[in-house]
Amino acid sequence: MQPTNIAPSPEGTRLALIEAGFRLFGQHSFAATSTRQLAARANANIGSIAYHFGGKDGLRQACAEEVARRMAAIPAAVPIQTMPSIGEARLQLQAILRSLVRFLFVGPQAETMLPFMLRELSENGPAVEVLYTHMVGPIHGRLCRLWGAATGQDPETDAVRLLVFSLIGQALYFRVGAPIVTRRLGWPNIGPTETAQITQTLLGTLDALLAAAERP
Amino acid sequence: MQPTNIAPSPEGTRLALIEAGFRLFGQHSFAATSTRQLAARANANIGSIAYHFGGKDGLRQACAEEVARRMAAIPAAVPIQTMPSIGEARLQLQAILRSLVRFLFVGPQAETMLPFMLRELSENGPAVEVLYTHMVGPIHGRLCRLWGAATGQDPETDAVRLLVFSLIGQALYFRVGAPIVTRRLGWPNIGPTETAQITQTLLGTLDALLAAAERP
DNA sequence: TGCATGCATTTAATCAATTGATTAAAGTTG
DNA sequence: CAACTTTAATCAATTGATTAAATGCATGCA
Repeated sequence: MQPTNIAPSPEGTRLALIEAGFRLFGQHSFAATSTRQLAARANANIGSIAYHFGGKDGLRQACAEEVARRMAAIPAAVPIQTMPSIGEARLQLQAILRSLVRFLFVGPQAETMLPFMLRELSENGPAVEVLYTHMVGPIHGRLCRLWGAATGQDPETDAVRLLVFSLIGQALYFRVGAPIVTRRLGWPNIGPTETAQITQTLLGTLDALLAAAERP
Repeated sequence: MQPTNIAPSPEGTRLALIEAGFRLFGQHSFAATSTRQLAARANANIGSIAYHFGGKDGLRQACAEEVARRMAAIPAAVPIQTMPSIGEARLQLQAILRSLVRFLFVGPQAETMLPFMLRELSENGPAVEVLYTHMVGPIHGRLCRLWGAATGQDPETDAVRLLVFSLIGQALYFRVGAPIVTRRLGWPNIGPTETAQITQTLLGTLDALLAAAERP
């Protein structure tokens, strides 16, 4: 699936409605959000939703497409190297893990877009397709190749793919299970300090797994 | 919080409605489920919901309490040992991880109760409290103590707690992200074979982390 | 046993409120 | 003027809740 045709970034009422969708769909759920709530938060009229998107479902779809648009603009902060050495591969694995945590916990998109995507995931909504092709797929594939380069294992193995998933999964869990984790650790919220601790934990696991892969 | 007073296990219409709540609240969402859908699936009348639970919110609450009831009946399949040796601690860590995966992917409760709980988690619903006090809290605490016994580290450390969370998180991720994982690996679904593979991956990570903790 | 009593539960009908969608008119901009 | 956009009013449909009546069912008494 291509990054869809190059649609212009939305403006004005259209954009405001999409951002209202991010927040409200993510915070509550698609079904629990009324068109009136959406219009109110976007300072728009109820009819605008039908005019711009054809209806509530259309707005949801537009939100998904906007996610794709913005994710395409993050072309993996880490530059791609075709034939990295073992050491370079390890460094890149670490760098990607760092940027994943950053994406999950820092910045404005983490505030609205991410809850929206997670909600879509749990409802098997139309954004799942986008999430997979633009984010999970590429990142996972690249991590598998890097893992192969760092350990000499075949990247196309179920074992490697599962291992990489469990690596990503740890990071995602801290995001999804944030209310539980913060409570257990007595954290007030997940700020820079806490993010750093999470990053350290994940990098530690990566190191341990790499060490274990070295001496079988 | 105590396991609430010893309420009798629900029967008949009451039980049918609760099970309809598990399935429908979990599959769609609380807001997206109508009382008529609930009554239909339970082969009951709409009014029964108000009669037994006072309303839709009451049914949700009753579902949460039923989760607590059933989880209390699973008093950690693994027997508690007060002073396990290093080797015993490792074995118990493995055993608990296994039983966690089993709980997540096998059995009837995994089919209905678990989606309900995950949904409640993402909506910060009333079942989160139950989920924490009866499941996450005890399991996490025990894993931390076992980790301490197996490695000599202080179980009350943020580092250990985060590490244990990342261990649990891997397992939970495979459950939450199942639609994505199965797609990437070309799995038709998550059956016994796939569950075994997931278990192996998690146990491998545990071994690697334990090995890393041994030689700092 | 036969029957009446009393309580618990279920049923069908109705309620006001809210939902998403539609429409024609008014506004805005180039 | 002509297009694009926004507005306010109205629509039928669905929502959760409520009500009074009907049903089931065990118990007590003759």
